[in-house]
Amino acid sequence: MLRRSKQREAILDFLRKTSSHPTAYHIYEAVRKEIPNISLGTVYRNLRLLRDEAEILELDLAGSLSRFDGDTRSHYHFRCEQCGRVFDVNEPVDLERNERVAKKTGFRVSHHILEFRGLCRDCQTSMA
Amino acid sequence: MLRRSKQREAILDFLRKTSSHPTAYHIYEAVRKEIPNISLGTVYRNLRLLRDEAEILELDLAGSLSRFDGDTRSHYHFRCEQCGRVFDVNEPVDLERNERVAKKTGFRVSHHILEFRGLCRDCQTSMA
DNA sequence: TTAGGTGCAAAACCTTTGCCATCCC
DNA sequence: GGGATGGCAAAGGTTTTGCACCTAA
Repeated sequence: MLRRSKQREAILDFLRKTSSHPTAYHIYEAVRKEIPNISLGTVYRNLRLLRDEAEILELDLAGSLSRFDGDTRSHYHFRCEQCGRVFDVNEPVDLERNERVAKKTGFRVSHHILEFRGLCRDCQTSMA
Repeated sequence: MLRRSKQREAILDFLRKTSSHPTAYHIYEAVRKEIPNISLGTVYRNLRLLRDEAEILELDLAGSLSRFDGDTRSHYHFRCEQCGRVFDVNEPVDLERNERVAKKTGFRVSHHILEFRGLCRDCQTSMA
């Protein structure tokens, strides 16, 4: 049912060739050099398709909208992919990791964000 | 210069009392029970203020817009908070961690997302 | 032939902003 | 008084969608 289209192929090609983690708009601009009248809507549609087919990765898949927390201490989170709820996770925060990555990359690392994804208890039972 | 206002206090109160990691709109709905004519714009303004004062945490602060990656193998990222660029990080992916959290929480953990934040090399030098 | 894909434009969503009235200090 | 705030509504930026027209299988 998934047909080939030069638009989708151009998008996938570009993503496979670059390591720049582009936004949808970046991709649109790049692919437009090859297919000048491609539309941004098509880019979005195909990105979604490719992501669903696991051909590409969407970073920060996040519910996209921001969430806020009254607890400012550094801690990790779990996000249920079914219901979207966010829970705190009591894993120790590994600060050495920042050091290690800083040393390896030359970047200055101020902190890191760790989020677990999956199904919360409620959603596991309601799917059973 | 930061004055008190019942709107801001109601927002902070609510965030301190809940552990539900609400969205801006959730907060708006909750606070509206107390201050019926508060506006969504005010909620956003105060969330930003409180975040800047480090009174609350904004999760997934993310560049908000999605980024895509042609490499679907599990790997970690570094995001520069100055220029917004995203880089791959060659840290080993710790799969046992998913196990550990699953056991502890009862959630089904399919994967985790780890993102380092800070300044890339270019931005460090250009700020010096 | 025909389900899937495209372009275009409008809509939907979330967030920010301008303006003016109001409130604290 | 005067700067900080708030309410309202309009604007901004990103993503999705409806629709009529194509196109690959």
